[in-house]
Amino acid sequence: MRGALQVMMPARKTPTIQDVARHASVSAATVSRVLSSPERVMEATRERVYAAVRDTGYTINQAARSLRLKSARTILLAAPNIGNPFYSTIVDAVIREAAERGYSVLVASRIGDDPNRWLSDYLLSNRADGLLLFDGSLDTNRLHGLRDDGVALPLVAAYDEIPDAKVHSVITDNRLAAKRAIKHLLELGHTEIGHIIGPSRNQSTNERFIGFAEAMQEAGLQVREDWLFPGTYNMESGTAAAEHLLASGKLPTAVFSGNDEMAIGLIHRLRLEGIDCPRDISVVGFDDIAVARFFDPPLTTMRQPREDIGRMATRSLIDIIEGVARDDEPIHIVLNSELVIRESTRRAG
Amino acid sequence: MRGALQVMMPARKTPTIQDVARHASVSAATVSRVLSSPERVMEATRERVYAAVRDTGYTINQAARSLRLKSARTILLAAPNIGNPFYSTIVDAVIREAAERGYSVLVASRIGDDPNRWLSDYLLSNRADGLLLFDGSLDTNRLHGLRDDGVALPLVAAYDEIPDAKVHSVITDNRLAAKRAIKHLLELGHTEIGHIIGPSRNQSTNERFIGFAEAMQEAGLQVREDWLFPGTYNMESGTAAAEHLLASGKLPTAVFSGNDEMAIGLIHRLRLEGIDCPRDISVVGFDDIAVARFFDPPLTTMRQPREDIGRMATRSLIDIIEGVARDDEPIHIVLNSELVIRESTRRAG
DNA sequence: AACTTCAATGCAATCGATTGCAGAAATTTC
DNA sequence: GAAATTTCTGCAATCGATTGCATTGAAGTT
Repeated sequence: MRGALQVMMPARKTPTIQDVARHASVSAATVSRVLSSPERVMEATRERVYAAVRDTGYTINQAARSLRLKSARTILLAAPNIGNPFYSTIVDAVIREAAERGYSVLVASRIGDDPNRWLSDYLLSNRADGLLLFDGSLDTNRLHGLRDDGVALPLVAAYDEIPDAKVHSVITDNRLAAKRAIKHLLELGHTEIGHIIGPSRNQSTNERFIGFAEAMQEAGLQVREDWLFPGTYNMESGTAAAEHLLASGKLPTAVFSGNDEMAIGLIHRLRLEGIDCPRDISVVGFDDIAVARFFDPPLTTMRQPREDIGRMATRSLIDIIEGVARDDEPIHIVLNSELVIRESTRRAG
Repeated sequence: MRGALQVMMPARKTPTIQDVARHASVSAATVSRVLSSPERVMEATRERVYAAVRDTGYTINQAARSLRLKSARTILLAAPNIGNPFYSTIVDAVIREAAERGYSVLVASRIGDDPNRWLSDYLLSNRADGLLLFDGSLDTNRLHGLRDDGVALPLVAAYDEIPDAKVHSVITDNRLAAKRAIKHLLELGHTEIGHIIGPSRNQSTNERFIGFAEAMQEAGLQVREDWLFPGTYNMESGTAAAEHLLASGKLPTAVFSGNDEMAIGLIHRLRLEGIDCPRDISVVGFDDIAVARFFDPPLTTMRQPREDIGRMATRSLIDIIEGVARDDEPIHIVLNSELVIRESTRRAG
């Protein structure tokens, strides 16, 4: 009768399933059953257990549950930079979608200069059941390592395509979208077109660049080297691009920017030199972030369905984790981008 | 000799500490010791264990560890809307700081219309060791409930002050900052000043409003009812504010906006009517988000030290969790905001 | 040589929830 | 009314890591 000795606990601790069981005069097994499959327990018992749960203020110990079930009901989201508004919208969508399926979200931003460190930190340690990867710059071989270990970690690459057909992915048609953006400029009569490129280790960046180059080639136009600028997807690199363009001696009449932020930085910086967008130069952005519509001039841009990317990637990942989708039949979802014409582009000349 | 029977495992599973132990011909206890306090184990043994860890590809099972240690080395971050660039910068800082101390970050965005639901979902379930609250609109009584249960959940309220001196907090001087913003407008000769208010359930919003009202009163100025507009901290509500102001018959000569996003929406919408900022109206924002500097006109705004907020709040929380800081001596850190004068404000008249 | 001391390691209990198996109770069947 | 089902509940093992206590053996002491 150890119970009798414990009547006076000094400090109340978090109640366990045993406490609830004692309270309801049943076994822990029954409490567990009431909580997971109520129909398997007699009504009277069930009610007693519910009451005991309420009385004790019991909440399940997830660590114990995860250990037993070998599942944390948690997904890990890895993105290069959560601070970027583009990603943060996606993160928001992921969290909401995951919550609906009863999953929590661990978020990892890139840390230090060893981008693969956290993989071993988090993933293999049963903290997360799957990985949502929004960062195409990661070493994909390492990712494969994870899978070849005999441990097939559910993984969905989103937004930034991993150059590997065996990896599940939810992406947008970057190349096509870039071509559409250039086509829009061509239709406006522009022939002198520059391009601000994103960080080159991202596959999406490369795709946009290829789309740009292909569209130019198909139109029989020359791509001028010094109208190309490697940026980093933030506004500061937009201003750097402007300075680069200014230094090239002759400005293009239109610029296709790898994302909206660089477009904003570019327009801002050029205006300081009296060069107005769209009067003197047309600019097409990419993403359609929240400010795009409110900027002056409102940005013409390729809208990315960010909410959808987040939602679908999360849904796919959870489907894989739960075995609804088969892991050996790769999911490849390609979402469409949409050209949103506003006022940062206008007819040439 | 069960080992012999298991020579041919069909599917390799994640190795456990037992596997490593077998590999190194030591006990699991020794492996555990090598991993947590290497100096307590003889060098030769230690090396054998390290080798076995490498060979097996062992990674710790966090669920088991958490269960045993009653600590998840994880903090829960709750914010009203991660999608908002203001919060996302903070989140980024939190994640980095937490990572440095060896903690993971679970992120919860507000879900559905029961803002307190996830508290019970996450917090009491041993998923997280502490809560970082970036949302002043939460029912603080409920939070107290958590603490009165005998379970003192480490909690730090950040950015948005919880009106309770007993709760640890890291905030900025919202009221003072608002006064400083108004003072700036007064110095420029403005007397007809409007204010776009944030969501009223946030304490920071109220503080800014009080600062505004006090500054006006001290200057002997009237606060015109129809120059006050309740916004929601997004750009759309900035345009709504503009329409409200337009409908009031007479425009103020200056507006103090509760945050930068509403300021941007406001300026954008007014410009559509031919009302230019700063020519016809001055606008002061709040936060100094990334675009503020690149917007046209570059926004005069009260800069919030967002990185610092995130870092310090995280640091404080972990200190409390680890017992470095005492939970019964509330931490109250107040960070300064800084007036950044750009071009959205100019002399009246 | 016998005894103490101490470092290195192993044993076994523990954390809390889940679940296959089996016993007990209730219900149905003949 | 006894036997056969079916339903409900409990027992006890299990998941993997940690740690107090016990054991071993080597070094040091007299």
